[in-house]
Amino acid sequence: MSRRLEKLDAERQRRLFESAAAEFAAHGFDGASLNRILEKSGMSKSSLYYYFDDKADLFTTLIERSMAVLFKEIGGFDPDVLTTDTFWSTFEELYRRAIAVIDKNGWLVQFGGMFYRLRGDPKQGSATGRIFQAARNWVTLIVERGQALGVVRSDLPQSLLIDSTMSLLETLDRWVVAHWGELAAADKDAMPNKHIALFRNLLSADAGRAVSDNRP
Amino acid sequence: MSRRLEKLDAERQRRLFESAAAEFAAHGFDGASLNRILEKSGMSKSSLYYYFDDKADLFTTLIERSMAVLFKEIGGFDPDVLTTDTFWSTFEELYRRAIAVIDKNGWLVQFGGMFYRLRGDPKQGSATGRIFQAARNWVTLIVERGQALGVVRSDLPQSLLIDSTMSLLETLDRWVVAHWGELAAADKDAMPNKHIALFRNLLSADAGRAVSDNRP
Amino acid sequence: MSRRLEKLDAERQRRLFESAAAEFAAHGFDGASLNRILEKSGMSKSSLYYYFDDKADLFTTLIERSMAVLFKEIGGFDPDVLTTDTFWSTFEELYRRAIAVIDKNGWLVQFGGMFYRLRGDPKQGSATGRIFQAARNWVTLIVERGQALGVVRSDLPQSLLIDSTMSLLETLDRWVVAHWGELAAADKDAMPNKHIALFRNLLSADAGRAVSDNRP
Amino acid sequence: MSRRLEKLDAERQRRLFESAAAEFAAHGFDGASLNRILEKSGMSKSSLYYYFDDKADLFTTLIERSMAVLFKEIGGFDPDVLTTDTFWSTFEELYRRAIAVIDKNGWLVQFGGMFYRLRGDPKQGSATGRIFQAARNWVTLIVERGQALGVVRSDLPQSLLIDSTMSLLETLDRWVVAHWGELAAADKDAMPNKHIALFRNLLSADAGRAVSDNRP
DNA sequence: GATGAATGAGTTTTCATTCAT
DNA sequence: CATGAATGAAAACTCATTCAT
Repeated sequence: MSRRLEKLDAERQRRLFESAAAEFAAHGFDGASLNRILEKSGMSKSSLYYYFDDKADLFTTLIERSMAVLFKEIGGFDPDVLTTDTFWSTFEELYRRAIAVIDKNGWLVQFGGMFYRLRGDPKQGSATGRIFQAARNWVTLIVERGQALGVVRSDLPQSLLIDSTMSLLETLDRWVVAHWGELAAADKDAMPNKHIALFRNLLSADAGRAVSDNRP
Repeated sequence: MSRRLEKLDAERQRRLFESAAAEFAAHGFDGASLNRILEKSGMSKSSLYYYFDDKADLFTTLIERSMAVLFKEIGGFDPDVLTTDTFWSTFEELYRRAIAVIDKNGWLVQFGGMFYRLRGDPKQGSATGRIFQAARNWVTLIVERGQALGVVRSDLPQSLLIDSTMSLLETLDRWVVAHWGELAAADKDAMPNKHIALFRNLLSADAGRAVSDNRP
Repeated sequence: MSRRLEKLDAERQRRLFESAAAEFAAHGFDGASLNRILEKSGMSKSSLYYYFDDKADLFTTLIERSMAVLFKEIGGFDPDVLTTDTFWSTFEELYRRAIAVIDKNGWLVQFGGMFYRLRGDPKQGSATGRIFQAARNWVTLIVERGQALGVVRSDLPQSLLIDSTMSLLETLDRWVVAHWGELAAADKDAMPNKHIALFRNLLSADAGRAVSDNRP
Repeated sequence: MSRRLEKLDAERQRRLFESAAAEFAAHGFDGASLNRILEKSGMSKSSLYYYFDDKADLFTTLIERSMAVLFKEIGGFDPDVLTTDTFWSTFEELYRRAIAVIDKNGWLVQFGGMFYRLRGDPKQGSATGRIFQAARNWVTLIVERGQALGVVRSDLPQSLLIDSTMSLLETLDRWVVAHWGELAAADKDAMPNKHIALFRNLLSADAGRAVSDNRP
């Protein structure tokens, strides 16, 4: 029943989402305390249950909202239009836009913190688990497209490639969030190229060949 | 005070550590329940508090024990003895030994699961946080040695290199644990070379140069 | 104030009463959840409080409506017109008609389920308690008339006779509801005679005498 | 884990069971509030959960204790030893003993109040449901024995006989509990004979014949 | 040395009811 | 007429920790 939410006063929505995002990012889904979220946001416990079905509903709504904002601002894209020439540069451009968005919408930085913790959710088929899976599927599509184009290596198990990709994604996200304040404008400009290059180091077909060449 | 612990019957120690490792790996430090650990291990709650200060003490002791076993079995090594020629091959050899150790000591598999969750611990200066920091410091030493030798790239912030390294470490660990059963003997043999190659793709000085060459 | 209720759209009334009857029958008065009732009926919470004072008001209105329907369909009767000859056969006929009514008005089946749970209500003078008392008073009138006519035994405390009667009433009601589907037409035809005979076994003056005869 | 319970101080046990029995008898299983029970008994919530698994465990333990006391004091009996001559008089004797027991152990009077509410439990296979079923099975055995001996009627569905029996059992129990204070010694003496006679009125083979004779 | 017993503060969720619009 | 929105109190249950013995 997240329809009700749309009628909630914008300011109170902001306060709630802010507290919730901070709490989820800090303690993960299971560890997060509704009480703490409510205390910070000033909302009453029963009001929260008026707008959300349960803890999981609050969390997934939060994630979905964040993703919706991200996608709208950055602009989604279709893996099928990627070509050998545009493959890496497309992601560089997306990265550039993502940075711009986060730079404006402060609270979105929490998104990563909330999101990546989902990996370990033991409850099969849980709402939180499904979100992570959806993102993983998306990365899978991209990796497969890259392999079809011959720009992504095929000499390693696909699951390993995908796990490594998501993991690097998380690392860079965390690193950027943690060091944002210390970065000069020039650093920020150079980041998309440098960071996408890391994915290329890891995933490109050349990387695979280089390795076997080095084999004694 | 872990002095008392040494007088605890070996079998009861094993039972306790086994349950605790499973619980911590499954639910993380905060999410783990002492009650469940005690139920599985058959130890009494007050005994636990006789041997350990609190939940955190149990956890850190567990981690330290695991690391001690790992180091003893694998054989620690001194970063300073690494040379340009031996740098990567040394880790390949260490990797090979680590696999052998884990293959024998089943419960050590849980180690990674417990360990990596510590990254996000918000409590500054907490016991659990310090453990992660210690491991991070160790990786730092290695990266710095690599840079001094010219085999590890210096074109990226050191903290980013280290975070990426630890992240890839975690990913590979998880992947191996998750897919261990499906792997043929030949796969396992090839793993050290292939996986260390991934670190090389990410970290080697060549990787840094290859990237800038590609710049338009 | 049930005045307002009369202006409520008939279809919405039906929907509300149906959900409410099911909920009360399933969980009793205390256990019933207004939220569930409203969810099923589609009515808004504040509308309910516009038409009813509170939970108890909804319940008692529901009971009274049901009783009104039952009485209108079955035809009330005056205990004073009963004679020695017509006493038992009158109830047999009423029973027959009651079955016919319930056979048509499906939801009335819930009536018993709601009603009998009231016995145990601890709150003295509560609205729900008064309903049960009213029904009890009615049974009292009948038993007293039977005793005046000499067809109902007088060798036991009146309260015991009445409690037993109401209890048998409930048991038969529940049994019929539970086994209705399995009964052949012939079974249903024979039921009024057989079931009223059970009351006769319990209450008739002969029963009282038979017992004392058996006394050693 | 009701073993721990045995080591609980007798006085605290008594206080707990007394509050719990009163609460369950007054509000039924679902309606009963652990908080109220704890408040009355002075026990802490966590202590209760130290001695019992959950609410249901407390309840079933309470029922089982009560039944154990009743059976020990009254003396169980084997339906198979009943004969045509001893059938009814046996129950008269049991009834007499039951009254004596309850007369001494005040709190046992709550037993019926707790027990009979179980009938309506909708949760199939629940702990509380199973208790009621067990008692019902016991009554079934007795009815079947009576039918085999020819002293219990066979002209009605067995389920109806059993339901009526249990219902009459409940009614008498409640009546006795409610009126105990008002009864003279002579009344109490006469009760077993009179009350068992009611079962006889309802269940005896003669009752069945008398009815069909009366058919017009 | 070792433990059984006790607890306060915490968890998520549901309740019937009210009030401003 | 009608309802969306808000709430305090209560529900069952679990937590890590302590203390007397």
